[in-house]
Amino acid sequence: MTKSPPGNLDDLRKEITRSYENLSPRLKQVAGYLIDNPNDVALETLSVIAGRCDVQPSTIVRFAKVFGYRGASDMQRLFRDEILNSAPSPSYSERIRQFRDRADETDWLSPHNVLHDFVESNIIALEHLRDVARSEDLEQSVELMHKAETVYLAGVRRAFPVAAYLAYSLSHVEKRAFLLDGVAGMTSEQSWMLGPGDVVIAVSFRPYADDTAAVAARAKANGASLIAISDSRLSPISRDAAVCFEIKDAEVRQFRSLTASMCIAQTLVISYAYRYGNGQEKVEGKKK
Amino acid sequence: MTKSPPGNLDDLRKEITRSYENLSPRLKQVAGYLIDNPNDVALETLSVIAGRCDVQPSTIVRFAKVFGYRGASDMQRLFRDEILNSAPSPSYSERIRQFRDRADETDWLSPHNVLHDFVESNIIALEHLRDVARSEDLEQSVELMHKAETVYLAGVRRAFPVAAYLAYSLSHVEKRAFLLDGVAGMTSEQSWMLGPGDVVIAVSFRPYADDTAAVAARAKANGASLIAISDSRLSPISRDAAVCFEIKDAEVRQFRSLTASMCIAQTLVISYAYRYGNGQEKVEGKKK
DNA sequence: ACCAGTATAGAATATTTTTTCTAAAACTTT
DNA sequence: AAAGTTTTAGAAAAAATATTCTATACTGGT
Repeated sequence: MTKSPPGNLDDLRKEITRSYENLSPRLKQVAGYLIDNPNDVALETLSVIAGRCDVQPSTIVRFAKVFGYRGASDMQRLFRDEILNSAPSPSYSERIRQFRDRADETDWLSPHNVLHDFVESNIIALEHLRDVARSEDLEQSVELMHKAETVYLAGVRRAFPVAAYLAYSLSHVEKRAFLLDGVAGMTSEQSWMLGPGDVVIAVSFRPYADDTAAVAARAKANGASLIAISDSRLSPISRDAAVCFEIKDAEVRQFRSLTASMCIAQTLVISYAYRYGNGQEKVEGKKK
Repeated sequence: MTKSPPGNLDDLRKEITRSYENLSPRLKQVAGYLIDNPNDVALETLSVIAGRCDVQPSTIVRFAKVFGYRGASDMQRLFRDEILNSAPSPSYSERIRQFRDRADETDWLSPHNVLHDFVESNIIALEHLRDVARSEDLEQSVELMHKAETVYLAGVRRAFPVAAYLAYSLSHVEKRAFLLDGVAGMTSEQSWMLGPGDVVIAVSFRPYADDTAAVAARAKANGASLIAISDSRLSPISRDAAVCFEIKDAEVRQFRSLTASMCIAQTLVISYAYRYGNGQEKVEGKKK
C-alpha cells in the first residue's frame, strides 16, 4: 500500500479506520493516538508523540510509510493544515484575496461593476465579523455603556460617520451620548470633562488620527473606560482599551468600506437598548 | 527587559500591544504578524514564519528574547498550548451543535445574537441593492458629479453619517465637496450659495427631515442638480431629483441599518474616482 | 521445533531547525 | 560631523528532530 497517500485529514482518518484491523499491534497504538489526539499530532514533535503512544519514533515513520507518505513529517502536515483551515482568520484573508484577484482582472469599471464588487466584499466582511466577534467583548461593552453616566464618541475622518452614528442612535435609546466632534478645534477642551464614570468609544483606522489617540489617552488618564473600534489591536487607541473590536472592513481597490464597523456599532447600541434602554418600544414576541 | 516572560498567550498579547510603540521596525513587523496569525505561529517553523513577516529567522529569536524568553521556541510553546487548551478538537459538526446549544440557552437577545441578526439582514439588504440598482442611475450620477463644480451633501439625523462619508471621501478623490452640516443652524445660509453648476446629493429617510427637504427645494429653485438617496421615490427629496436611489435598508427589531446606503455612497465615489478622479493613488502591485 | 516472513527497538545517520555570533548599517547624541 | 549605541542581516555553529538501518524478536505455517 504505497501508492495513494490521502490528501486531507478526513481521507486519512477513513483510511486508518478502514485498515485498522490489519495493522500490527504497535501500529494500532499509533493509529489510535492519531485518531484521538489530532491536535497533539499537529503540534508536538515526533519523539513526543512517540513517547505518548509508548512507541519508538521510528515506528511512527513506519506508520506514515504504510499509508503511502514519504515520512512522518509528510503526514503531520495534514494535521497542521487541518488546524490552519478550520481557523477563522486565514479563510477571510484568503477569500478577500481571491475576490480581489478576480475583481482586478476586469479593468474597465462600470459603476455597476463597482457596486457588485462592493456588495460582494462587504458581504464577506460581514460574515467574517460574525465569525470572529467575541461574545464576551460585546457583553462587556454593553455593561460598560450601561454603567457609564455619559458615553463619549471619538472618531474623525473616515471613522467620523461611525462615531456620528453611535452618537445619534445612542441618544435615541436615551443614553447620554456626546460626540467629540472637534468643531472649532475644541477636541482637547471637550475631552477635558471625561471622568471616571464615563465611557469613551473611540473609532480609528490606519493611519490613526492623533486627535482620536489623544482622546483615548485622556480617557485612560482620567479614569474613564475605553472601547476601541479599530483595524488592529496594535493601534494607538487599542492599547489602553478595556474592550477592543478588531474590525477587518472590506477593501475594494484601495478604498476601505465602513460596513463592518457600522454593523458592530449598531449591534452595540441595539444590544444596549434591549437590555437596558427605555427609549425602546415594547419588545414583541420572539421571532419564530 | 529580561525578567518576566509572560506565561500565557493573553498576557503575551497584552505585553506586545503595550510595548509595541517602543519596538524597532523589524520587531514591529514580527509583533504584527504574531498578533494577527497566532495559528501560523503555532504550526509553522521559525524560518517559514520569518519568511511570512519578511524578516530573518534570527530576528524572531531577538524578538522572543526582548520579551524575556530564552529563545523563539520558548515563546512558540505559548501559541501551541493555546491551541491545545482552547480546542478539545471537536469535529466541525460538533462545534456547530455546541454553538447552537449555547445560542439557545442564553436568551435570544444576547448581543451575539443581535450581531448575527444584523449580519444576516445586512447581507440580504446588500444583495437586494445589487439586484435592483439600475446601471443608468449610477452612470448618470457619476456624470452629474463630474460636471458639477461642487458637490453639496445634505443629510441629518440618521442620514448624517452617509452625507458625512460622502463629503469626506469625495474630497479625498479631489472633488470639491461641501457638507451642509447645519452647524449653528446655518443650513439655509449654507444652501444659499447653490448654483446651476452644482450638484446636491441629499440623503433622507422617513420621517423626512424638513431641513433636507428644504435644501432639495432650494437646489431645484437655484438650478442645481439633485441626486436623492432615500427610502422612497415619493419622499420630499425624491420628487425633484434628477436621479433617485431607492434604498431598502435592513431593519432589525425596529432599528434600521445604513449598510445599503453606505454601500451606494461608496459606489458613487469610487466609480467617479475611477472614471474621472485624479486623487487616486497609483495602484501598487498586488500584495503577494 | 524450525523456517520464512514480518515487526520492532534502538543506535547511527542525515536533515532540518534554531540559536549564536559578527560585521555592517542605521540611528543618536554630543 | 564624529563617536557611540542600537538594530539588522546573514553566515556559522549548535541543537533538535526525523529518518534510515540493522540486529533481534516475534508470528504463523509446516
